[in-house]
Amino acid sequence: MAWNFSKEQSIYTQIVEHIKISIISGEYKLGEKIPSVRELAVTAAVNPNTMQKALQELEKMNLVFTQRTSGRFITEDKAMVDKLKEDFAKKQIIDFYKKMKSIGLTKNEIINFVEKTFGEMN
Amino acid sequence: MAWNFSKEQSIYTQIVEHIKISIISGEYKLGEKIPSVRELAVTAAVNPNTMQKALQELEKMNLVFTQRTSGRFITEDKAMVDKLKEDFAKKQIIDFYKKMKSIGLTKNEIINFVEKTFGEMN
DNA sequence: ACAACTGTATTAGTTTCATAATACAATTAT
DNA sequence: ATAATTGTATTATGAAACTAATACAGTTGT
Repeated sequence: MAWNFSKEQSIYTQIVEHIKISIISGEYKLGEKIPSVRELAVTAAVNPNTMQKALQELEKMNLVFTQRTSGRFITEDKAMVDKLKEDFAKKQIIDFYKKMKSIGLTKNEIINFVEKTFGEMN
Repeated sequence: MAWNFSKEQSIYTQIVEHIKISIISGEYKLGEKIPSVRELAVTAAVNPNTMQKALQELEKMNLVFTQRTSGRFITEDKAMVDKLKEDFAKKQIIDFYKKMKSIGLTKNEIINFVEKTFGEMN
């Protein structure tokens, strides 16, 4: 995986998003133990404190949980992850649609654009 | 127009985006004079310096130009704005597609999802 | 028992963003 | 002429994000 951070957003926010996607996509399995704060910090090439902040954020969302001195684990709540995936997908579509509308495109124009562009994709 | 800033990004970046969209959508017409820094700052409820920074950013992109003490104007280059619109739309589709793929959806799943969700939209 | 590894906490320094309060030069409006 | 309006520049202050360097308590592995 590539930890490519843009400067548009704070790094810890991008880390949260990155890990969230790893969970949704199934790259991280339910209940799986994730690497330690220090290890993840090295992988992502950020400060341990920054990684720590991201992980605590994910914890607030109940996407990961901690066993004090044994490590961190992905949630075991499958229904929750499924819902997260559904919500994520829906949000992407809605955001996409809104942005296309914001530059003055009609629904039909958007659909045409999508059909044309999707053809060239894998 | 609503200047709704999220805390996810820096304000001046969001202002740049906001005005850029206003240009692309035609809300701001080619060659049109835009309000002064101070005026825009009041409208957006930000500091004049922040607005200034955003406008200078737009100037670097050649989307607006300055006449020293007379004010700022939208570019008169129609081809450029047209291209900007095309690029913007394409970017939205590509970004959307990438994100949907990132959570493990196949092309067909994405298409189905789009068809289903687009039906409920205006 | 002891070394290595967990998450967590603390203190400090830097950078970026945003605000605030002015000031200046040049044009426009009256 | 002069008052108001342009963009621009400067200096200061505060908050947030990030990095850095440690330290500590508890568990796990040997």
